[in-house]
Amino acid sequence: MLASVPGGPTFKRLPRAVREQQMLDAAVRVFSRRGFHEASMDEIADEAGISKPMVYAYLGSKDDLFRACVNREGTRLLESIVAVVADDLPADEQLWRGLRGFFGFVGAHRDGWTVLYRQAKSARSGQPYDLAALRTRIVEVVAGMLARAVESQGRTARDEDLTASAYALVGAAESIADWLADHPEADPDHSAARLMNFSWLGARQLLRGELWQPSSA
Amino acid sequence: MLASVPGGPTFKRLPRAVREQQMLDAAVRVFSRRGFHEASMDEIADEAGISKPMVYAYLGSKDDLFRACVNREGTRLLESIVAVVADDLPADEQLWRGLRGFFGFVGAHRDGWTVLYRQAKSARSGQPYDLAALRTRIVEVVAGMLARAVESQGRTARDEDLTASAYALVGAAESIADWLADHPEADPDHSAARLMNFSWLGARQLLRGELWQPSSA
DNA sequence: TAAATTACCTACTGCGGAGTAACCTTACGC
DNA sequence: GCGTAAGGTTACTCCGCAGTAGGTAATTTA
Repeated sequence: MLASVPGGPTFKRLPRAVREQQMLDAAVRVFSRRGFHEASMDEIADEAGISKPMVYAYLGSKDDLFRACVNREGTRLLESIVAVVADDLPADEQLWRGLRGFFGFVGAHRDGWTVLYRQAKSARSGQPYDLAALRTRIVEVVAGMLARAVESQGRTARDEDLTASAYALVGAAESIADWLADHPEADPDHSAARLMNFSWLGARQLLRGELWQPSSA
Repeated sequence: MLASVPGGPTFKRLPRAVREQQMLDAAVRVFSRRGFHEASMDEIADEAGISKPMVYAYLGSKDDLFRACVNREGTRLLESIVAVVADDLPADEQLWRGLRGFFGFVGAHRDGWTVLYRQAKSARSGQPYDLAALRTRIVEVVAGMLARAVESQGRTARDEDLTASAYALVGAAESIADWLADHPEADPDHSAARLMNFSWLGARQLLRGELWQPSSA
């Protein structure tokens, strides 16, 4: 019946694999603009152009669905970074590439980024691929990068200090990415360059052993 | 009846102003550990040692209550920063004091911070004192700080670049604060110093007009 | 000390939305 | 060309939880 409506888009029966991706696409969009709890399964089903029971049949409960979204987008994000960071490059080049990869992903998948970042704490913790874990992994990657940079300068740094710097860097990147997500006209590479300037110059100073000292303490 | 139970804490009738603060304290704790939607009014009332209708009588709907929490904690946070940043200080000192104030707040009001930061996007936007606005205000304060710093060096910078740097800085601070919120043993001042090192050295380089250049582009 | 006010409770209602039962229909293997 | 699995739907149930109706007991005020 539906398929016979002349003007409208002909909704054909599609294989599961295709529908699943459409549902995930729809879910990411809806979660992105509503947040986990405000999003209703009806709206997601509607956005996907399918009825609700199909979503349950293919992707399971709402939690499952959300996790599937996070999983897919998180994997893509990590992939965008890891794919471009080659281990044998100098630290600044690694950082630069990592940032470009990161902002590139955000620019190209704003909804996915929004789900990962803004709806981060909605899902129960402890689940496979929860967001804290993803974030921690990224922080670790960055911390490792910094560690190698320090080492290549023949210096040493305490682990906590490296971790803290990594947190700062990741946080700064997230913050700019968040801004980027709301500014479609902005150029991701430009954002990457700005952050690179801000962070790398500071990091380089630290690598040289410089420290800022409070003048009043 | 309740008041006559011998062993337990005697729940007396308390004036509205006192109860309201207790309710807000309880709400902040519950919102902090559950998030907006997972938190139930029953649990909040319970945590406050009072019955649900009292919460409605004093603080209004769940949205109202959440907003009241954000309002109180947000005001406190902004106050912690603004109170210590004197306009006539040199930029690095201002930044240092601002960071100390900020991390001091986070260390002392972890629950409040968690509500402000992690549950940021739960409430509907457009409300008075929504969190985006608070954040924007802080970013503006920081951007202004940077602008004065640049000016004092006899240099100029484009507005967007300053704003971007401010975003990066605020994001970095938030990220570290987030870590701090989960590590009660950590010293807030220590975190402030670490971030100061990381960011100020970089900012100083930028102020001098240095730039990082990609070697491969 | 009676009246009015304030503090506080138990016990409900109503609804939005997650999840399901039961039932069609198109495709394709044989 | 027919049986059956896969794709799809409508129309429910059921429950958690926001919000309330309608009351009682302690305090203050006159």
